[in-house]
Amino acid sequence: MTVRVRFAPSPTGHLHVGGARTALFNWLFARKMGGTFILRIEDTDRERSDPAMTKGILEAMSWMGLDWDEGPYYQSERLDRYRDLAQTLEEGGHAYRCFCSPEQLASLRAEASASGVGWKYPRTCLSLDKKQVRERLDSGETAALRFRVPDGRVRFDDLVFGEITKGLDEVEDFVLLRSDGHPTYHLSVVADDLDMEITHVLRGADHISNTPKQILLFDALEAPRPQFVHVPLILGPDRSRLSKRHGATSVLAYRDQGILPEAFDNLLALMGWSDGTDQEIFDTRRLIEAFSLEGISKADAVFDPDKLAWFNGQYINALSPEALSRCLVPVLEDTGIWEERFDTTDRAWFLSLIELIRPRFRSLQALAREVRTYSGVSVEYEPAALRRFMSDSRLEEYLPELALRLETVDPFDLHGVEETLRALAAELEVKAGLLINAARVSLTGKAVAPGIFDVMVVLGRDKTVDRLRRAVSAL
RNA sequence: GGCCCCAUCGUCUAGUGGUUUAGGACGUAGCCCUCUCAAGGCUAAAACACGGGUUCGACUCCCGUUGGGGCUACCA
Repeated sequence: MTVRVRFAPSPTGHLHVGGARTALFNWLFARKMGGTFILRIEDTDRERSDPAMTKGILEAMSWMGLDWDEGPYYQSERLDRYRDLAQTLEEGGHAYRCFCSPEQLASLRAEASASGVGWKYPRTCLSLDKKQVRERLDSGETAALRFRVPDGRVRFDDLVFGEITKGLDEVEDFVLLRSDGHPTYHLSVVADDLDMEITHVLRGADHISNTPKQILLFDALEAPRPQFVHVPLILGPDRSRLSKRHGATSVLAYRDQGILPEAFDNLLALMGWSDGTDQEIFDTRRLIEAFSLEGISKADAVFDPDKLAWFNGQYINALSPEALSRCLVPVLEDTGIWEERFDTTDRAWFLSLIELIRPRFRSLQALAREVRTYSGVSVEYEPAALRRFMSDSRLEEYLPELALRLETVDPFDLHGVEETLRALAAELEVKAGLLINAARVSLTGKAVAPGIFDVMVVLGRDKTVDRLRRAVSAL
């Protein structure tokens, strides 16, 4: 039997890290097993669904590299199918009409909870006979369709959580079809999982409590149950459900912060899953190889932005310069740095620049900003850097002298520039550090930068000399 | 409140009765490297929630307590 899994977000919000992790696990499992990954949009709630959200979800998944084999299917296009199934259930005696108004039920529920009593639908309409139902329907009254929950106990074996049981006396006769004829979640999910021949329902653990209801539906329909695989939830730093107040939770927000999809996927995969080894870095290929349902844990996990940043730094440094530059160029274009500030389009130069600065940065944005330092025509001096390394008045003579000597160094390479600077320092009887640090501020405007000789070589002779001379006027 | 589920360093986790003075990673601190800052290397502090059992022996099994999460809608 080939594996068929699905990711079924509802377009009522952005794809957040929890949903993304569920999508990733589904995708990994499908790819690992040579199965099929299906994308389904659960948009039966017309009021809250938004096509713009669907667009964002698809965009986020594509960014993460999660390609789907079928879909996206839209539940809003399958309404007739759900109604057919509802009818089947009703005819089979598994469902009945309910004329109680939502308002009425809500107030009853409120009363019950105020007095601290548990509440479930009291089956008011179950006692209605066929004739009464017919009459009220014919007179134009609207009714919801409720599932008639049988007695007993439901049990199922979750592939992560093991055996889970639930007494049916705790489950109320839930609504299948709203009074406007629209299906609810439980009906549409079961119908789709059935029709799409889903073999493994892999979803968030928040659905464990829903599973008994859905199993009841599968059973009533005399359909085979899929395997259930519930994955623990991702929590915010305060261990509560991830929400807006925890900062960025949307996948696209991480993309926009300069996170690489590989790093994002890597972190997500390690939340609630482990291959049992000490390995931390898994590129997508390795992830597929190593992934297994057995490695999924039961405990909820707190999302750690610091570790994401670390992973991102790892990938920024591990990517080939070409691959990294492909990621970086769009960022440079977005921020306008590419067009406005580049006075060279020399590819080899760009790659060597990236190579030089990348160990220092953990996001594409930060890397892009740093590119500006080397590509621009002018230098922006940081006051703190000036104060720290440029306060020595002798620099007024030393810097032009250094520039003069560098003008004639041949070849202008790592060895050449270093020799020149150190020789000058020796002649002047000053520490090389004085010239080195002053040169750093002169060339980059900053107190923090890569090794100064590397910087000189990357900048090239003309820019180096020019910036050294200009710096004197900034003293 | 009721029901369901979970519980190892601050965080992500390894660990499936003895191999454990509980391992790795992030973060934190220190050291090395060094022209600054990173990166890298080394080191340190840091956890089995608690109480009962079971057992020759429990982080590992069982029960309870506590804590946390989920569900409890004509949302999904």
